[in-house]
Amino acid sequence: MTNKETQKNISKAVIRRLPRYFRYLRELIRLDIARISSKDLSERMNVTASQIRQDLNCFGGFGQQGYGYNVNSLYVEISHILGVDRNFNAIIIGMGNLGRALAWNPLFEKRGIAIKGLFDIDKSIIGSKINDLTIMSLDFIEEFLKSNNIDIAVITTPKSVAKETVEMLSKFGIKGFWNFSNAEIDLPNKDLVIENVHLGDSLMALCYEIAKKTPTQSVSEE
Amino acid sequence: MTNKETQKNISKAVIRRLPRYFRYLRELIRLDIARISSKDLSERMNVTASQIRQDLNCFGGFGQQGYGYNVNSLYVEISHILGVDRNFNAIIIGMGNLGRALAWNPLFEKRGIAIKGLFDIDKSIIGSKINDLTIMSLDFIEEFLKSNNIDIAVITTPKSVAKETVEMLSKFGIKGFWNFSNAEIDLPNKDLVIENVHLGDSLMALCYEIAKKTPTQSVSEE
DNA sequence: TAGATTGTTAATCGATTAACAATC
DNA sequence: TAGATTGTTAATCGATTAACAATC
Repeated sequence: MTNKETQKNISKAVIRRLPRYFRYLRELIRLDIARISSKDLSERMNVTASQIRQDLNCFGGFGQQGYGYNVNSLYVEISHILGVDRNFNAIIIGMGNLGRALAWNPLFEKRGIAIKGLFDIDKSIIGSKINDLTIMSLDFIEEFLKSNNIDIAVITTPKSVAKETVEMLSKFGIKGFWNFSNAEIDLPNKDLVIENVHLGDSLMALCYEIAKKTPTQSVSEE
Repeated sequence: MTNKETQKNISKAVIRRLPRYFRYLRELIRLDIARISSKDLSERMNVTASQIRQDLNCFGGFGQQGYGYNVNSLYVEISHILGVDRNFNAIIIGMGNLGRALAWNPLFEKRGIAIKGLFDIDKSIIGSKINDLTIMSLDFIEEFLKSNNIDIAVITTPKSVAKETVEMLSKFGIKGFWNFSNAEIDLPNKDLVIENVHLGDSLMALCYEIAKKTPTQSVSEE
């Protein structure tokens, strides 16, 4: 009954909502809730039931009329759609503060992603260990990638070298990039995918909202 | 000519684009470009000229027919809209790896935000210094907030305590939250604003795209 | 069977793009 | 003035919501 392989034109908006479904389903499992209707879920998630049904139906008829959705099997389906069951492998390029923080972050493991290598160009930190992994010189990246099947490169380099780093890694076969550098990177070819985090933009969106709430009296207490 | 204070119903989509305009304008300034048309900018940014004109016009008539936009004054306007000229103050709650990485991050300074305090509950790190600031005990937060005018709290606590932390801080008058904990926090009142980062969702959106490109053959090389 | 709830079509709403008159 | 380009209205496109027949 599922047409998960038929997913033609799933809109960006739907995809952005999937991880949230994933998180709520995980929570329902934790709460030992075996079954849920779109209405019940919609109240928990603060969206419309209609949207939930529409979203899920992009990928297949996961529900059952008169019953709702089986929480566990829906979780499995969405995990599959999101690739959580794929055991993707990742490397981190740029072991500054952010790179190090990500290396420790349980996020990857929780999403079924294994961090397989850490790279930098700074000789003073190459060789040191983070969480069982040794920071390697970027000079060895080509060699490393020949013997390791890496799906995702986390880009935590300075902005100035982010573009060339992505180009280099894509030449060595990496297809997925999680970009924390503030650079706008246009991808050299269409097989590649990049997810830009742009923390600065997020922070500014927050500042906009705060500024809007507290009209103009400039708060400079220097 | 500007009606910046008349900004009634600016859509979320427009607001999300503002930081990107901000970044491009900064770049134009760096390149010593004094004036730009919506068409030229649209080509650089890969959006339509129409969208640029629509977006900017939400906030005021910043351009001039036959001429285009003055880069510098447009930058000043957008900076103002985004509150970059407000000198907001921030604190970071939770000095784990991510909290520490953010404390070092030049992001805040670049957006005109000063980090004024770092807090944790772990006695083993309280008192240690990061980037000129001493990590303080969360027990002293109320006192601290009485004598410091803080606009933004960066939430890098564990998920389990994020909600109560936000509630506590909002009682002490903090209005803006930049939330890195994976928790979904519904705000206790309407004056507050929260910006959720959800790194895990971003990572999964990337995984979805990668999974979609490399059909199902499960890559488990354990 | 009757009740519940989905899957799905149709209606509405909002956002993007196109077009062009206004104007520098 | 003529050319360029905005501000803004109208047209299009896409996404969300409502409604309901299908069905468990």
